[in-house]
Amino acid sequence: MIDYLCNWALRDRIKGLIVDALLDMTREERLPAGVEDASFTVEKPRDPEHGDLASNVALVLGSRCKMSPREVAGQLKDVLEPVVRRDDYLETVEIAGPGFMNFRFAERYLSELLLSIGASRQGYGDWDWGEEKKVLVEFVSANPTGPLVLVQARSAALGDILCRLLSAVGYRASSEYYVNDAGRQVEKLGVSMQCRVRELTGEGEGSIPEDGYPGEYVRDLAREYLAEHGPEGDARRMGEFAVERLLQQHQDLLQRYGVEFDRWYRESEIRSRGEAEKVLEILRHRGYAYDEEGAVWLRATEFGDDKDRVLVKSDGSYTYLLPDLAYHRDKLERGFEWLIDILGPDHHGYVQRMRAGLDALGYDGESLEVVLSQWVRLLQGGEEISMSKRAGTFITMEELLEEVGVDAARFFFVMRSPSSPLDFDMDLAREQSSENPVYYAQYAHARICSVMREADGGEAADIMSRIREPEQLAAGLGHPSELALVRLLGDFPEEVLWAARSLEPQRVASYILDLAGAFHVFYTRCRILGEDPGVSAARLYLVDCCRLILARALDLLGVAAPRRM
RNA sequence: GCGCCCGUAGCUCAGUCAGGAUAGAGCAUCUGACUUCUAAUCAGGCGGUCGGAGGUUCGAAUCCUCCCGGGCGCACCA
Repeated sequence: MIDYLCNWALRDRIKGLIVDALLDMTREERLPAGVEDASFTVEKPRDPEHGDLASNVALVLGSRCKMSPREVAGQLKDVLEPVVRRDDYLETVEIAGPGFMNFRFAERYLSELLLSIGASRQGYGDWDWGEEKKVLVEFVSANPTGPLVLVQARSAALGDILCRLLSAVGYRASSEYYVNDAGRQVEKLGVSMQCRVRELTGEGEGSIPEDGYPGEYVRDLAREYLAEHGPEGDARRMGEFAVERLLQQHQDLLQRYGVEFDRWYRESEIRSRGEAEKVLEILRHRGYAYDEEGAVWLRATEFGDDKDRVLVKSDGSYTYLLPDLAYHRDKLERGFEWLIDILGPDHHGYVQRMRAGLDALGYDGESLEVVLSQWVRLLQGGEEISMSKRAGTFITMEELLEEVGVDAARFFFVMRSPSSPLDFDMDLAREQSSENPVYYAQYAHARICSVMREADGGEAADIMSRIREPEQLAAGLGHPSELALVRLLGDFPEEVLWAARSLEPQRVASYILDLAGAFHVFYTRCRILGEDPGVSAARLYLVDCCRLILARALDLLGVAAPRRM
């Protein structure tokens, strides 16, 4: 339930009116019984000429009633028209095209909508849809063995924004970063560290192993290690040192990026508590783990995976899967009902086996939902910047942020569907013009703030309190660009809900651009200050609502809403 | 070979999950609009076999089948 007015609520209202009309008509035997159960839609038509909300009910019922859709629509209209006329929020119902029924909002509704936004303030667009269910979003979870790269920057933006969205629609959303501080990769990092330390102390060339970490940052870390601990210590200790340093860097960087994790969950915690062994025990007990060729296998094929998976290697060490499975079990044991993992594109083969593992443990694998974030290509001067680590030309997340800033990075990363590969245009992201979507949107906000500063009372003026009655707004507003803007404001709640439910933050980004566009059009067409006092007051109220929603929408993306630019 | 993602205007992409009316936006290009609240803006023109072929439907970019192109996976790596 929501306590504010929005276009979504009107959709329900219209749906109800149509069902009532259908029931009346079947009672009068004008339509065959049961038609009121038909699934029809009430949606915003693409073309605004077709009204504010349109229903396909007559097209759906046409063949069932053995009538042409337009005939059904005609009969429905006869019943609906008087109802619509009595309705405060609706103006007209019309039949159009092949049999669509087009509804138009009454001015009264648009005025009350604005008042409702003014009354709800930052809460406008929030829902209780998630029913306080606990959802855990795990993202980035990069190995602490090297700098964060672009695809992780994308995941970070995505995960953080999903948390914000899920909270907005009524979930209790938590964010976690799983730190692989205990696996084989960390050992390799230690060996690479040792090589670099020896190199620095002149103890030999110490060539980095084939599967080690040749990056320059390891040399830096080795230097730091020497400065703090001298040449003492084995590879293990050096590895731990490097991991802690890198982890600290990641934490700092993500914080600068506006991404807060509720918890950094270390694999070593899982291991030291014996969670992996517990999982093995449960799996054996349930008959889904078996020994073969010296290894312990998960019977993943029982649960739809392509092949069985190794949990414990023949040398006795664990695969990545086992502790990670223990971690996911731990999430469920902590009462999270919905687990969302954001993974890179190279991990999609992993989804099946994790779900299979959860099923094998007696949980519902379906409670795990994976968002695969696709690759990021960097473009500069129209050319792709090669991402070769070997050639040393790859750009880290940190470098990207230095280049384009947090706002542009976050916005660009969620402008596209996570499942689409992203071409990140660095030149565009740096551009301070309308071509840059981030600036276009932020400029709309700054422009409104500028008007408020000019307005009587200055920036602190309480515009909202000047208008109390819908009539005041109805009298002051009327220009098509004003009405279009109000309607768009009324779309905000459903955009938030859909973006959260379908885990598609790009909807919010695209809404922001639409809203900014509608505002700029209005701004060009209509003068706000210095008009008739009633008109000025109403327009100020309108742009204040617009400012409120722009700010809230940008906030959902973690992007700043500047007051001046 | 199997699995996942992508294919829509010259370029970058919305729209596909939830089928609807004449397929949208930005960029590029061309033409216009600042004595007035920020021109970091707005208006208009040009531009399409929605990768292809079948099928389902009153109606398909959207659903189903097959095919073609591009990317990525298919480890006792993570």
